[in-house]
Amino acid sequence: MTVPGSKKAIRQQQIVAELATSPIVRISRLAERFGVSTETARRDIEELSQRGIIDRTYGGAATRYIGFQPAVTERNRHSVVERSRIGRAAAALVKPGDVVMIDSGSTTTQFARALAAALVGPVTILTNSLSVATTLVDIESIRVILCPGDLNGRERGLYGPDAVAFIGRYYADLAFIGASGLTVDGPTDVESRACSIKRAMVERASRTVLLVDGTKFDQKHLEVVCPLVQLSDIITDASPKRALADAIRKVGTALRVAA
Amino acid sequence: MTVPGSKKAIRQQQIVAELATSPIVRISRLAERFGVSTETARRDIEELSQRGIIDRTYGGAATRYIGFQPAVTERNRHSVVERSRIGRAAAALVKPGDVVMIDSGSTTTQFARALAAALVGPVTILTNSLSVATTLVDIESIRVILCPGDLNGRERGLYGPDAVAFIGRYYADLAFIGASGLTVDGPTDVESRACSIKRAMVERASRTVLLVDGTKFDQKHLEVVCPLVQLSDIITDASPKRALADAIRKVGTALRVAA
DNA sequence: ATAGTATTGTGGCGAGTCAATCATTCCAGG
DNA sequence: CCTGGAATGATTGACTCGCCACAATACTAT
Repeated sequence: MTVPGSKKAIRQQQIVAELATSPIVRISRLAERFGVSTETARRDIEELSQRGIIDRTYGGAATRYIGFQPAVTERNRHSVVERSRIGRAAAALVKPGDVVMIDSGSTTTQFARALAAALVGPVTILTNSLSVATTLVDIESIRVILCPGDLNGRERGLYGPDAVAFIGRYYADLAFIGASGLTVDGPTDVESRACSIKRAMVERASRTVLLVDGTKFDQKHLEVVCPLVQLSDIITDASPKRALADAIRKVGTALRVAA
Repeated sequence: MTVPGSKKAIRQQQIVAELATSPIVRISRLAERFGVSTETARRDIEELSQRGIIDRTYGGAATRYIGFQPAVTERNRHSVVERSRIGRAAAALVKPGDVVMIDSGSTTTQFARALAAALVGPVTILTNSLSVATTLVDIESIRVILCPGDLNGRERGLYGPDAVAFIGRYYADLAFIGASGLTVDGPTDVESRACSIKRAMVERASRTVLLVDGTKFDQKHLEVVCPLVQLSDIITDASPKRALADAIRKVGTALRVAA
């Protein structure tokens, strides 16, 4: 076991501190600097990376990537292009002066990037997503308000009753939410706590826009977020199958397939 | 010269895109994926790094380092070592099971890094700092609760009445706060909204620890956060001058100079 | 003090990387 | 069609890294 204050612990903390200044460190240099064998330095690096504090590179380590990396599967990575199309189309809906709620998730983060690039003018963003917040915070004309709550590592999102209650105190022109699935019954999600947030946003926004890529169609998950009729718009990158398309049209939700 | 749209340009753009998803890439993998020789991949990497778009590593490249505080002056960078010492000393005060409040700022962010590396065991963190939150969120045993509020870009912190009220609903064993100055009257800060947060933390914690480096001694700023007597500990990297040291001793605050 | 565990060092081998050089291919302008 | 520069590939030798097994040392708890 690692004892706090041991030589090993101090070395590892120094490595972390080092990475606060320079983006990458090399095992060979560290070994020199600490006067230990490269093997020891390697073991330190290995351990820290295992604990998720730093990122391993060949021959060293790098500062942990800050942004969204919610289980970047091959499929996810592949659909980055599609997602950015969805994001651009969604950003076009935002007008100067709007108050906008944004859900957490990789699709909504892409939307935030598009929004940042779109320079829409003064808008207020209320979100439970750290990725969204950090993406937009540096834009001069955008005010970012963040929910309180428990921070979930994988999703980089804030959840829990505090977050829900907080959202309930606001009112928005637009809400942009994501989902893990979209069925004729409405958007679905695996995460119960995430559903509560989405529901709260839907409730407090006069217009709700669902952002989903085509791979989510007809995917049923644990919980239905809300009935289709509560969605004002659905922005996606592919045409859904007949049954789903019919259901969407029937409730009067606008379906937009981003080219 | 590189012609836009050439194979080379496309490859390089893909490398950049790749780095937007995963923190590091390896030359060997890139060569495989693009079906080019490792030499070509190396040349691409080399060129991009020369242009300052990515960071070179041994065997590949990493996402370019984005400093957590835009105004990284030379003096600031210089004192990273000192700050990491302060951070390490502060981390030693945290015991398993503690509820810990952490202020926003560069010194407290360093503290968070030290805490991440320290393996203290299960603790709950309540903070108004995005940097602190993202630093600690990936540590298994740490629960991170984030304040609500307005997000300030420069400081990466959450401020405003919502944040203050939120903190007021909690109770903590320890509060770690930073300051822009430390005088005989107490810690001072330039930012009024930041002061409110610090005050709220001091109020709700049974033990308050001030983290300041020696450059802050006797610096008077807009607002005094609280009287010295409300601080349980001060952790710093240099001995303060007589007058300040006397004042600290007189009110019974423990002064620790981190070696 | 002693046993037991954690930590670190050493040496070797296979594999990966780097830098430099030279040959080859691609492509636009004459 | 030809030509010259850019881009790419191939090869080579020196160097570096990763990984493994084992030995030596440091530390902890009884």
